[in-house]
Amino acid sequence: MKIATWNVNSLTVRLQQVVAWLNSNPVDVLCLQELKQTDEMFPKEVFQKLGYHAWWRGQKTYNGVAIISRLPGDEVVGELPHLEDPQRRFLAVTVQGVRVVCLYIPNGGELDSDKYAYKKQWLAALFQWLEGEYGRYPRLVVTGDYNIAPAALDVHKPAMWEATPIFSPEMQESFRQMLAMGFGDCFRTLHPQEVQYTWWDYRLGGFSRNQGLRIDHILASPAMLSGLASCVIDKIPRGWDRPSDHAPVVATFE
DNA sequence: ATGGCTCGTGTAACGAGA
Repeated sequence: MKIATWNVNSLTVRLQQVVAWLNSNPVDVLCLQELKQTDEMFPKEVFQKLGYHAWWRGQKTYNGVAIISRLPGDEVVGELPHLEDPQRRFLAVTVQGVRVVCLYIPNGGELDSDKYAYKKQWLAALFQWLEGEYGRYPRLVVTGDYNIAPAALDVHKPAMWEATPIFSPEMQESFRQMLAMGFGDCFRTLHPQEVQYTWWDYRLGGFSRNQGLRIDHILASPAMLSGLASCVIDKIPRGWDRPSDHAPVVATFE
């Protein structure tokens, strides 16, 4: 099973790129973040024609997540329990016994902001929910835009980013907490030393200078990790015209 | 030293992103 995640920064703008990418990368499951469109706008017919089922949680202007899958799915959950959250950032679906989770973890603004407090509150609710899922679903894959760089290797300028909610020591610890739960970071597991990013700033020629961050992740439970055959960050769409600032990440499980 | 781009909204700038 091939599972991918991609923050598209507006599905309205990026739809043709998503279709083009799927045509050359026919993954089984694709998790999308930052749809930036209402539920009525979601192009379900486009994905149906490509042979995909789809589930989505949208809202006006910001956020929004979707999961599309070749095989049917069930046990759909569209919000985190115990968190009153008007922002659409969470979606989970079970496909062929694999529990797939699509996350758009809050950015966090500045360290002293309400947005950072919200990010921490959101993560606490996520961890609480994941503890339950972990026991319930041996085959569990948690994908998405984490807005957390796990280690210095994943950050172009670690000292600068340490002063932000993307790479603060506290957020590095949060990521380690997820690994301590038993999850493996698919990319880092297969490529312990490689410097590869999933996001590059639109400004400053971030992509051409390869100044970026690795903040989009696929985490897998031990039962899934034992079958992990590859994990690739696909930089090609980042070089297209009007690209998303994020690259897709693809994990293949045997 | 600052902001440098790309979104949506709505039709001008502005907030948000990371």
